[in-house]
Amino acid sequence: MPGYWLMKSEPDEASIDHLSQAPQQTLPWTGVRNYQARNFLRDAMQPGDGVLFYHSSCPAPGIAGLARISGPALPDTTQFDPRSPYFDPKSTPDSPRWLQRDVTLLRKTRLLSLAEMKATPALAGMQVLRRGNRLSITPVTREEWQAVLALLDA
DNA sequence: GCCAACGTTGGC
DNA sequence: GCCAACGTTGGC
Repeated sequence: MPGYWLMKSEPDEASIDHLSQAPQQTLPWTGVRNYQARNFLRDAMQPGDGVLFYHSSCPAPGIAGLARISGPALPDTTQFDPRSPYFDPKSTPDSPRWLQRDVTLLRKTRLLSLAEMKATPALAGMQVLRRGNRLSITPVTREEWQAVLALLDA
């Protein structure tokens, strides 16, 4: 895989089970409304990149599964929908401000809890764990990806 | 370009 | 519900 990412989702909105039950086990990753995360979606991701699917803002935060990026960067459809909480009146179809990408399940895993991530030396440097991090999409190194796999398969 | 006010994130 | 931390907004 060319690159690796950790992507946060609130399970009430889009959980690993939603992904598992979606057609082709694929969902469009919509609702990113932060420019740095948008730039990752637009410029840095490539189809085939690995994704750590992370449940956030929930009773048991942590990595809940593995996925992959499975499509190109496209305009986020929710920005044009006035009924969507992600509606952005300042965005126009001519110059869409926000992007989405398809994400496809690789496999559901046991929950690798935030506490366990913090307690694992090999993961201590993960960007998502840095104090004050608020990005919903963060890059993951190959070493971190492999350390996560090792923990999940242990 | 500065920066105060405000809004959001997200763990606890 | 609390609150630290950070992003965004908008007046100047």
